[in-house]
Parts: sequence; structure tokens; C-alpha cells
Amino acid sequence: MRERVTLADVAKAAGVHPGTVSRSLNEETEKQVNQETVRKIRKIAKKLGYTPNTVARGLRTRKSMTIGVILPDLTNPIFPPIVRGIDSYLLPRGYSVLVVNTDGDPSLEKKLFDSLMERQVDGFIIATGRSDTASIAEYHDHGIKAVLVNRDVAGIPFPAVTADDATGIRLAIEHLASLGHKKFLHLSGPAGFSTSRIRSKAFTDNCKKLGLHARIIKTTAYSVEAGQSAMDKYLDLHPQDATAVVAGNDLLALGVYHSLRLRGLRCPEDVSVVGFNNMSFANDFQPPMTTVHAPYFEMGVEAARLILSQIEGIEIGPMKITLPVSLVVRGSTARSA
Amino acid sequence: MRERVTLADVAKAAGVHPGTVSRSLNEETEKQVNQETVRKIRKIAKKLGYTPNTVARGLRTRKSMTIGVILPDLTNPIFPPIVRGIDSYLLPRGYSVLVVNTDGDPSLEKKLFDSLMERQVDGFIIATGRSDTASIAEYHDHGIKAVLVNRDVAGIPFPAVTADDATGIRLAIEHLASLGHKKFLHLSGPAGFSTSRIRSKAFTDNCKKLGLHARIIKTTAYSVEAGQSAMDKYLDLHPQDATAVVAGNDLLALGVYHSLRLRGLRCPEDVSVVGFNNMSFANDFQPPMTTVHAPYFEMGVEAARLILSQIEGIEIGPMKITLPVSLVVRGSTARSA
DNA sequence: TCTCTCAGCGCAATCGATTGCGCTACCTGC
DNA sequence: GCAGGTAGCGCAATCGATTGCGCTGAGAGA
Repeated sequence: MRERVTLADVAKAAGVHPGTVSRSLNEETEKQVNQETVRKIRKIAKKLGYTPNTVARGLRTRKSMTIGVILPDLTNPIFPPIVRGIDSYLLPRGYSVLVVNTDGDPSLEKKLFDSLMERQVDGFIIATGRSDTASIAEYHDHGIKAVLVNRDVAGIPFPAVTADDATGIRLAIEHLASLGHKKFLHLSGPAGFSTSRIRSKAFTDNCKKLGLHARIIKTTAYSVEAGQSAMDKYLDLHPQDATAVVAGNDLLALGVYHSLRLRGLRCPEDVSVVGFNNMSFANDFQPPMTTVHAPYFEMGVEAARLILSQIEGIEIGPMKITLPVSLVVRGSTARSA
Repeated sequence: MRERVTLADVAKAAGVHPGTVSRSLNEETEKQVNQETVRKIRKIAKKLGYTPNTVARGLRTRKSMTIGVILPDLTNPIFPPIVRGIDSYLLPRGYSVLVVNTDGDPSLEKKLFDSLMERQVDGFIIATGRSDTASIAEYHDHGIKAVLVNRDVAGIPFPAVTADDATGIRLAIEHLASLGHKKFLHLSGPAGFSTSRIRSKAFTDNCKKLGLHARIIKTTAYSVEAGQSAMDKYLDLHPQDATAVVAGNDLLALGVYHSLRLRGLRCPEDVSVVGFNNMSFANDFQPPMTTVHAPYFEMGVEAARLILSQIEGIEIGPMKITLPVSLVVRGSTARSA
């Protein structure tokens, strides 16, 4: 863009060799140079407005100081907090973040992965959690660093940071049971995601333990539309059956709201609904949504921490970190009629 | 990360010079090489799994194929669609996007700007719209390329892509007036933003034209909390005065919801409220929010288009693009009592 | 006074790709 | 058969910073 000041410019102005300037400006190597010289060079560098060229440095050091973040869709409200969590950890440490959206398309995911590789990212944070992501496991042997966040993938040799899904579902069920509900429905997310599997299993297990009637419907996506159509289908088959719905996430729960409303059913008077995620503005919905809060910002921070550990050469293996969740009771759950 | 295949590796395998491989693999220079050789080299490159090193290329070509996006806060729901719009235009053209959040802190914005410069970004898309951003105008003479999006800054020599704020406010007022409202309140965003200024002026102008009673309160931020406290203050001073509130954006409108609810006032029965932005889930609020829809995704696309034009050497000057808005009528507005 | 040591700094290779320049064939036209 | 032209490709510089190695000179020790 503008005619930039280079190391060589500073060196010339200071009457020294570029190598000396490089060493003077770097914390690590600063002690290899006379203190007096360091001060002089630093002053001249500042006067000339020298800024290092990260690209050139990256070429030589084989580090781009960049992390690639692969996620399904940034407009899904759980991802912005994750990204900001990642940012908050990485930026102060000199790293930048390259975010890409896959829209759930595995072939696009592969393509984006490759393009991030071309950009020499130092590591990946992957939030798509597709089983297809397992193909990325192949790269593990090539020394590629990655961390999964939000969703885990079975058998993948990378660390993962997830929320305590099982506990979240248990809290939801116990809450609903304490309100007198007996007949439960779970809208499960699509197969192939760890979140879907774990939440479904927790639903079944906890309902059995408490002696509750349990039914599960699989949705086609974690979206409002999928939630609505799944609930529509359920209500067609079993009108006025379940009084408690545990949704796979908040978007599905919102779909349930829509379905109920269109049929003249009231939430929570007729049907209680619990979401999962505690997305932004869940408190402003109609009715305010009872949901399981998952600490997305912190998950981002942890994922960033793990990827940097790997980059710094610490072998952590497929470590799994599970962050605690909590139930946020609002207006979408009430005592069973 | 892994032992990567370089241009030299391909050259050796093909028995030619690296320069020839480079020319063969590049669309532009391909015709400088014998078709037969090109085919052979391409095949070998694929077999070896060669992927170009974007960093090395960037050093030589002085282009990083990266655009820096500076915004206040990714968790503000208007920004994800903008970012996705930018992405959708840039990615297919080989560019990547580096997103940073300023949290409204001008000194942080300056620091992030510099760090993006160090990373040799080819251009900036700036969504913060602070008047302080004007300091970036200094760089204009140094050949820095930038586009403003969402908010413009007066007198800045860069192009800008914004929504038609004035028309949006007019539509809101006409809608409310047609419902019989006479006394209007506008919660204006903080001073210093083009959006605040334009929307306030449009509010005043249109109220005057229609002979409506108009009052404006400035908020301290475009946030739910700021909206709530501003509305609280207003209601303390003028209980039961205005029946129509035009909020500076949806978050402020949500703050108005909260304020009304805590005082036992009903929306829309007692007070009608209109937001601005039509953020995600505005339809799921309590009540569903009447608001002005602004095409954020498209704004991102346009901003991306303009920055690429500049990079490709097209002098567009401080061109201003204004995208049309529309009023989405939902449940937060009703006939005046 | 002479050697030895080491702090301080210069030299030049290196990272991987791009590109202006020029060389070598071969081909054409006369 | 020769000058002129051109296609195809190699050579080497270049982008800007980093870094192993080695040189120089000053200070220390004998």
C-alpha cells in the first residue's frame, strides 16, 4: 500500500547491518546486542515508523501467527461468542484469526481447509464437528494441529472442548419433572453430531431413571425451521400427548414455539419447552426461554489455549475438556396442568 | 506443519526450472509455456500434492490476498450477516478475511488497524464508523484502500455503503402516524455516528412535516441497557406522554420493551415501538418487533465489491452507496388509544 | 607481551514463489 | 543458406525478515 519502511531502511539509517536491527527489535535476541546499540536502533526505528512485515517474517520462521477457524455459519448465534473467546486469547499473543463458514457442506469444508493450509495457518479450531471432519484426522500424522470446539468427533486424535451436554439435559429433565411433567418429548439434532448423540442418550437415560414417558424425534438440522416441522409432525401424530419438550438447542425450541402457536397451543400453559445454549436474547423471546446455559465465550478461550499449547510443542494428545453448564429458568416452563 | 511440497520439488520431479513450474500453474502466465509442458507439470504437481505457499507468494507479489474487517463487536447481531456478505464475495475471488473487534475503543481500533497493516492486508472494510476513524483518513494519502460499511464518516475520502436510514425512519413515522399516534419519542444513538445523526434528523423532519409532537433522547450506546435506561429516564420525567417510540435500532427498542414491562406498561396497547435493523429473531420477541429491515448481507457484498475495485486499481473516490430499506410491521405497533 | 575468551556485530544463506531478461533452438521467408 | 523472428524455458534477482557462522577487537589472565 504505502512505501513501507523496511529493516534495511532502519539499518541504513542506524549505520548497522539489518541482522543487528532484527536482533535488537526482538525480545528474544535482544541480549545478543549491546544495550546502547539496542536503544539507538529502537529510537531510529520508531522515528522512521518501522513496522515489521509479518508476511516476510512468516516465510522465514515458517509461522504465520494465524489460526484458522472453521464453523458452519457465523449467523448462528452461538458462534460469535466462541469466536470472540478465541480472539480474546489469541490477539494479545500476537495471533490473528481467519474465520470461514462451511454452511454444513463437507466438500466446501474440505476446500476451505485446504485454502487455510495454503495460507500456512499454524493451527485449526474446528466447530463443525461433522463426522466427515474425521477425514481431517488423516492430516494428524502430517503434524497438523487442531482443536475441536462445541462438538467432538468420535475417535478423532485431536483435543476437544465441549459443554457438559449430559448434565445440561439432566438439569432440564429434573426441572420439568419437579414441575410434575410425566410425558416427555426430545427434539434431537441431526445424527452424526456428538451433541445430538450425547443429548439424546442423556434424555433417554434420565427419563428412564425417573420413570418418565420418553419419546425422541430426530430433526434434519439445528434450525428453527427443522424444529417447527418436526414438532408439526409430532403434533399431527400425537395431539395433546407430551407436556414437556426438551429441544436439542434453542433454535429447535424456537421452532417448537412457532408450531405450538400456529395450533393455538400455549407455552408454557399447555406445553413446557426447554432449549439448550442460552443464546443471546433468549430472555426476550415470547415467552422468555428456559434453557441450558453453555459458556461459549469460555469454550472459545479454552480452544485457543489448547491450540497454542500444541503449537508451542506441548503434546496434549486427544485431551477432552468439558465445561460446566447451568439451567436458566425463565417463562417457557410451568407446572404441568 | 507437515513437510510441504514446494515449487522446487515439483520442478525437480518434472526436470524443469522452478520458474517454469510457476508459469505453468498460473492462469495468467500459462500461455508463456508449451501446452505439453503445462500438462505434464500440472499432472506432476497434482500427484505430489503441491499447494502454493500463499505467504511466499505474497512476499514477492506484495499482495496478501487478505482483507481486514474492523467492527465493534461480532456478537452484535447485525455484524454476522455483514461479514458473511463480505465473505461470499471475497472467498470465490481468492481473498481471505481477517476480522477484529474494537468494542468501541478508539485506541484499540488504532492498534488493531496497525496490526492488520503489519499483516499486509490489501484493504480494509471498516464498520465502526467512529469519527475517530477519521484519523484513518490520514492514511488515504499513503495509498491505503478502505471502505466504510453500515456507518459513514463525514468528510472521509473513502467510499461508504449504508442503508437508507432516512427513508427507514420516514416509513416508521408514517406507519405510526397512520395508526393515529400524535406524540412521538425518538431514542437516538450516541452522537458521532452517521446513523444517529441521519436518523435523528429524519425523525425531526418527518414529524414536523406531519405536524407531530416530537422529542429526542440521546442514548449512550446502541445497546439494550442504554435503551432501557434512556426510556426509564424519559418515563420518570414525562409519564404517559408519548405513545409512539421510534428507537435508533432494535437493541434500543428491546431496552424500551424492558423499561415498559417493569412499569407495567403494555406494548403495543399503551405504547407502540418501532426498531431499526430487523435483527435476527426480531419476530420472536415479546411482542414481535415492528422494525425497519436493512439488507446487511448485501451491504457486506457491496463493501467487498468496492474494496476489490480499489485494489484492482479502479479509482472510485468517495463513492456513497445507499441500499434500500423496508418496514416490517409486526406486533409492537398498534392503533393509538 | 602474548594468548585466550567472548561480547558484539557483519556476512550471506534461507524461506518459497514470481518475473525481467536473455539464451537457445527452431522456423520462416527470401 | 542466411538473417530475422519467436516460442520455450532457464537464470538469477527479488520480496523482507531471520539466523548460523565467523570475524574483529577489547579485556583478562599468565
